[in-house]
Amino acid sequence: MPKIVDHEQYRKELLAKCFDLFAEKGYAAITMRQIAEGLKVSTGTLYHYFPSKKALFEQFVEEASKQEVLMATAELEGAQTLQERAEALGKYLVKNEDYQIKWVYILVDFFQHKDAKEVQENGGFEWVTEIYKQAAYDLFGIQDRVLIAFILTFIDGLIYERLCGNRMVSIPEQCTLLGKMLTAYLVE
Amino acid sequence: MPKIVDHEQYRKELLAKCFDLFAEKGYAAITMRQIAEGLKVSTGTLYHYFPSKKALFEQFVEEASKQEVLMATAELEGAQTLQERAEALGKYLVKNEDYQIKWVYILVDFFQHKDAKEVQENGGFEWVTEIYKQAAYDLFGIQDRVLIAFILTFIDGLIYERLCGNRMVSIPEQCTLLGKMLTAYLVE
Amino acid sequence: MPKIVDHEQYRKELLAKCFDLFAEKGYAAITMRQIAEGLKVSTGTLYHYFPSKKALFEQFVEEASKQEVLMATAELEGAQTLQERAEALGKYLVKNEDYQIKWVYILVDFFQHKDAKEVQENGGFEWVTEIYKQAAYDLFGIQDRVLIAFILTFIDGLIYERLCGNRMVSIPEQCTLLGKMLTAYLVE
Amino acid sequence: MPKIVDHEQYRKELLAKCFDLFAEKGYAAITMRQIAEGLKVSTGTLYHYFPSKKALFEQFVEEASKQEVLMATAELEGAQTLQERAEALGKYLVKNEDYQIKWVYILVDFFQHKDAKEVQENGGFEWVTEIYKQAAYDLFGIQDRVLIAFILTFIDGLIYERLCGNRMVSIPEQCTLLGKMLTAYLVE
DNA sequence: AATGAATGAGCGTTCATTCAT
DNA sequence: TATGAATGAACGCTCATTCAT
Repeated sequence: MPKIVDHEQYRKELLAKCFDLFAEKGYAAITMRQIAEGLKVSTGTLYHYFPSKKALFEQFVEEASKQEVLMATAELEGAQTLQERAEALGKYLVKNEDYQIKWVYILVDFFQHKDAKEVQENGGFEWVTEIYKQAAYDLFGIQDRVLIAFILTFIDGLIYERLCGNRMVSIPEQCTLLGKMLTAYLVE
Repeated sequence: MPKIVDHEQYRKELLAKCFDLFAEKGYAAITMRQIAEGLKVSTGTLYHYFPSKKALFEQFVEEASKQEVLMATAELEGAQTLQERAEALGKYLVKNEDYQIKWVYILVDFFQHKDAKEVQENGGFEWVTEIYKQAAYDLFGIQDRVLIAFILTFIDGLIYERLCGNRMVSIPEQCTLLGKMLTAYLVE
Repeated sequence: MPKIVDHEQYRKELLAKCFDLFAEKGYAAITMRQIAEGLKVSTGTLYHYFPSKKALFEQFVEEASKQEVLMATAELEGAQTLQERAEALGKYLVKNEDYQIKWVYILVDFFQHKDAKEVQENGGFEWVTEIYKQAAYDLFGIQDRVLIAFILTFIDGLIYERLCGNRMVSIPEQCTLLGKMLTAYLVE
Repeated sequence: MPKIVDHEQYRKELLAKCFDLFAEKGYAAITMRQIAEGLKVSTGTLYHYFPSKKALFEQFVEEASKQEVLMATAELEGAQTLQERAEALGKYLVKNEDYQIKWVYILVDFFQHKDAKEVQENGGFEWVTEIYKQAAYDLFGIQDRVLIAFILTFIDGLIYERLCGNRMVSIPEQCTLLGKMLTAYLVE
């Protein structure tokens, strides 16, 4: 009998530990040695679980997407009025700002390394968007798909601005404004 | 008898030709040889004008930022009502979608390769944001800095969504909605 | 309660299955994993029976040499005249051409990986030659050691030509000629 | 202007120096680093002249084949009777024994790394055989193609026997016997 | 000024071997 | 006994950079 290891579970543990590594250096710039070191395994072990750097990255993005959605949906609950909810969103984003920024780094990297066709073919990650939409619906009680897309787009924009080091955009301030605009638009 | 060349001007010509190269492969993944080929010069020549790959990239981002702002401000003119203006913005973004996406790739790459400190120190690119804000002011006639930040943030979010292959977000549709929300919010 | 296995016999079974593996890829190019797969055991088991890749190869060559001689001597019987015997040899070589070529691959590999000294020291495989000579004596009824060496040398040359893809050399034709030359030489 | 180098000529110089390297370790066992060291260049330079290890080896075999034929044809001249010629051949082979053995190592390696189809397709090296045949014709004054093939086959067998460390086969002795057998066969 | 040959550290990956089970 | 997970040195190859011309 060989060393007893749950191959599949250990693979996922390794993937989970990759987040900061890919976020901070980017796919192309990080080396398999650095990843192995960060994961505290040898390069050989890395290749025992993943056939290539590319495959490791793709499996990682898939796994991280799932986690990201679970995290977000779990945290956004309990606020009452639209305004309260928008501000709760702001607090959530502020609290997780670093994580969100890293996630943007990872996704941008991911999409840059896919050619457009590949993205359209496998559709790949539209289900992520879909789940986000559902979360936005639950949070804001809004059905209008265009309006939900508006909110999500704005959130992404917020994170992107912070990523760019734009300290003039304040997340809570902007979320408060979002709340007001939604209210104004809906009561009209 | 050296070839007579305006060193400074040629340097800028070379930088201008780098856009697609950096956008499509990313800083880490593209090689100096590929850049040299794309620019139709030898690697030796590249190093004659730029001391290193890093320096080339940084000079490129600086130059491209300036161009980006010039382009954007030049194109957004003439619409009358707030609604018309928001929709003009939508048309502009749709027309330049590929360019905008590439620009996001480049900037994300750029910020990823800076450590946070470096970003804050040289402030670096806050003047870009500033110019965008001025452009937004000119376009929408809005003075409120938080509101302007809201609009810019939303625009960045739009481009980011497209970059992620999210075809469910329609730029014109979202811009129309932006116009309505601004109107509703301001008349209130 | 260990599985009951005749260690020594299983070792030989494993060696016997190595023939094609070493012949087709060569010692340096084949990996222990590939060998293990070909033998339908784990690498661990392989190392349980053989201390190293080198040792495995050397034990394999020794075992295969013995088999090779047994095969050859068993098959060459019954022809009467010198001419008939030479032609019987031709038929045998044609029938086993692939095997013979593989055997050349293996032996060349083996001798290449020994430095000259090692070959002379352990004498290593001269007994193989010796057995071949005895077989040639039995087959052709020739005592002259130089003449027997001539015949064996020629046979090796035949196989080597085929290995090199030289389709212009026909084994039966050449064996017929060998018969004629031997006859002419001996009757003289 | 770059460093002035005749790319093509230097490439051939490098190939010429590869002989012992490939002969002594074999294609699969020798590393590009070892080759670079043996050639006194860096690995980078090696890859500047050859796109891959495989390509280097194939170019090397092609170049070495040409040299081999030139060498052999140049040296075999001047003997008078058939017997004298056979013995001249013996002397030549003895003198070049090491080289011939190395050449066998290289060719066997080469053919092992080609699949059978590839060998038949490009025919590849039949022209080598052809030139050898011409040389044998010139040396022995023999037209019969089967007989020439016999002689060449025997020569290859001789070299192969020596490669295998078979010291009981004496090249001059065997060549003398070859002369006698040819004479006996032809006068008959 | 401009070229591209040369370098060698470092990349993604493989492999003989070890060892916990 | 038998397994296959784990290791890390070493592989083929690439790359930013230097420098003779």
